[in-house]
Order: sequence, then C-alpha cells, then structure tokens
Amino acid sequence: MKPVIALVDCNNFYVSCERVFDPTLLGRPVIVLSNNDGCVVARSNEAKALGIGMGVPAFEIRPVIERHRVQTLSSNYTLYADMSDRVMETLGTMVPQLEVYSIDEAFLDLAGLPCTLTEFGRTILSTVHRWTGIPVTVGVGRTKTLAKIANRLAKHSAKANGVLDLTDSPYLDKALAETPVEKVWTVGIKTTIRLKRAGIATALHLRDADTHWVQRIFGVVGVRTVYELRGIPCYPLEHNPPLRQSVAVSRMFGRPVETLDEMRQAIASYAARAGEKLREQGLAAGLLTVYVTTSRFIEDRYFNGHTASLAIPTNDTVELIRQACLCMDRLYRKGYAFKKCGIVLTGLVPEARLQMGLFDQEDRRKARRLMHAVDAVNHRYNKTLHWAAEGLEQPWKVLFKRRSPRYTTDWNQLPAAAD
DNA sequence: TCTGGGGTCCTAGGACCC
DNA sequence: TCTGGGGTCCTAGGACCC
Repeated sequence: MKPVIALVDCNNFYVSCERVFDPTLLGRPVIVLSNNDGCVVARSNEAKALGIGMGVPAFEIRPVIERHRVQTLSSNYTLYADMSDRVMETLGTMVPQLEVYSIDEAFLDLAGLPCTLTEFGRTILSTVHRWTGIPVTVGVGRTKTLAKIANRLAKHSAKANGVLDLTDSPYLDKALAETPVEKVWTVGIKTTIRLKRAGIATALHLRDADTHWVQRIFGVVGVRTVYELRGIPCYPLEHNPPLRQSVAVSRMFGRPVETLDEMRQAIASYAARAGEKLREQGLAAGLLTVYVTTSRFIEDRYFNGHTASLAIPTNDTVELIRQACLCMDRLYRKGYAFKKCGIVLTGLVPEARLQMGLFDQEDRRKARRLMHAVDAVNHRYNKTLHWAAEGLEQPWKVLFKRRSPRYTTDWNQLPAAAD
C-alpha cells in the first residue's frame, strides 16, 4: 500500500486561539508578540496583508500598528498549549495514527482510507473547527515534504478552500513549479542562497536536480529532501516519539541585570522550571549547562556557558538550583549588563531506569517525595510555592503588557458567557 | 631514509524547524 | 529606550583505543 500522509496545520494558530475567546478580534488585523513583547510571532491574515513580517521587532512596526489599529497581544502560552491539546485529541479520534509535529501541526497516516482524500480532508477541517473553534488547513501527499507543499498551496488557493490532495495529482508538477525553493521543508536561508546561485529556484528544479551534486553540496539532508520531492519517503511517520534529548529554559530579562545576586535568582527560577519539566515527562538529567549573554546587538558582547556533570542523573530541583548557581558564579563578570541567561539539561534518562550510585550520600527517596508534594501543591493552587533562591521581587522578570486571560486553565479566568 | 590505520565516541558549531 | 524560546539533526575534528 502506497503511503499517504496528511499535514493538518492550524491557521495563524496563536491568533486563532485568541479569537476563540474574543470574537471582537475576528476580521481585524491581530498580532501576537513574543516574550517581553519583543517581536511578532503570529499574525492574522489581515495583519499579513499589511506587510507585517514574521519575527519583526515590535518597535519597528509601531507606526503601522497605530495607523491600522492592529490589535496587539502578548503571548499566552498556557492557553495555546491547552488549545493545541484539544486540536490533537480531536484529530486522534479521526485517524488511527498521527504524529504531533509541533504545537500547531500534526502528520496523519491516511493510507487505505475508504473515502476520497479530499472528502476526508473536509471532514477533518469541519470537525476540528466545530469541536475547538480553531480553523485548520489540510495538505495531502506521498511524503511529509509533499504534504507540507500541499498544505501551503491549500492556504493560498481560493479554489482549494483549505484542502489540497497532491497524491497522484496531474497538477503535482505545476504545484512544485509554483513553490519557491525556500518554501520547501529543510531548505533554509543559507541553502536557498546556494541553490539559487546554482539556478535552482523552485521545488520542481530541486526535485529534478542531480542527487550526487546535491549530496556533495548539501549532504544527506539535501538528498533526503530531493527523494521526498520525488515521492520517496525518507521521513516516516513517528508513531512512538523518541525520548526527548534536551530540556531548556531561558528568558530575556525585562531590564538589563548587572548584579550576581539577580543573575542567581534568575537562573534559580529557570532551573526550578526545568526541574518541573523533567518531572512532568518522567526524566532525569545527567548534564546541566548554564549560559549568560549581554545584548546580541552591542559591540562588546559577552557570551559564555559552562556545563556541570551531575554524578547521578537527577530531577531534584534543590540539586538543579545548587548546580546552576555554581555555574553562574563562574560565568558572571562584573561590569556587564546582561540581557539573558538560560539553562539546558541533557544526558536525559527515564527516571524509572535510574541507576543508584555506590557512594551516594543523598536520600533520594525523600527528595523525590518532596518534589512530588511541591508539584502537587503547585498544580492544585496555581504555582503558589516558590524556591527561596528565586527571589521575591524578581525585578528582572519579563513583562506581559497585554496578555489575555488563561481562559481554559484557571478557574478564576474562565470567560463569562453573558454579563 | 624519517613516525599506521581504522573505528568509535564526544563535542562544538552550524543549519534548520515551529 | 525597544530584537523570542524550545527543539532536532548533521558534520568535522579531536581524543582515544586497539
């Protein structure tokens, strides 16, 4: 049986989430900003039509925002994550196999479907919209790369109306010819420049390129993409997602930080969050990396990192904070205005398979019970418990000037049906 | 007059994704 | 004044081993 893969992609996902709970945003230009209200991470179609680009710093487009009354929101990741779960659960009821690829995308296995693919695509579109309020687009192809291309065209074409099937399609070559090479999955900015220099400007050109040449210039990733464009799958659907390789927490500061005290507070609070993430996923970390940086946009940039190896992999916040602060002590330099720091945990192993250390002095069972209790309280009472090392004031913290309520995950912030 | 060769593991950096 | 955050995979080069 030939493979059939659908890519279901939520339209302008963060904006769509906001619109579900605030219908006054419908039909108007809306953007969502990144942490610290720094740059644009989501745009409604109306905002895209105004020429607002993805990733653009907010301060650069202030005139456009004011002139066109663009509705500007801070990001509300708690809401988006919850809405994403609802969309993925809905899709899970419709197909036997799916791979959640990102917060707003999933690949579906549609091989051997009893009805036509376009028909089924329409059912997906209407069901997800009815159950969650989120509009989606469906692209179908023989490979993930082709499904991506179908999805992109489905979004742009009025005729497709949100669903496009390119499996055995007489229009496949035309679709590839209409796809600029930089829109092909895995082709980024660097590769685009080199491909265009070689006269390869569309997905069709790339499909018909010489694989030996592609191998030499772009390595195996390039070759896989060429095969995928030819309908030969190199990226199968992942049914059992492999174990996570790393867990990271980092934030820009709300204002520059110059003291070691505040840097330690910040890294302690990120370490605490990283510990929560580990425990949520049943993992423990063997390596802990801390890094610090001043602004990327100044001459005398200071960037440095340090990795500590943990004798026994752990997800104990007390230990993570202690190690993170030790790293911070080594990295901190007086006289710099730091803009950001972060923690990355690697060497991840399943908590259940932890080996005991022969000379281990810690009472790990006790620590585990403590973490479990803290997590339970924080889950029940909305993050009320904090670690002293995180500091009380946290003046370095980022600001969210226009964050919408946590409509779906906090009893106190539920939307009212009527006034 | 003259320094092997191949395999594996680890790490840092690059490129890309959403 | 103001420029996000969290991931993955690949590659090259060095260390190390036999």
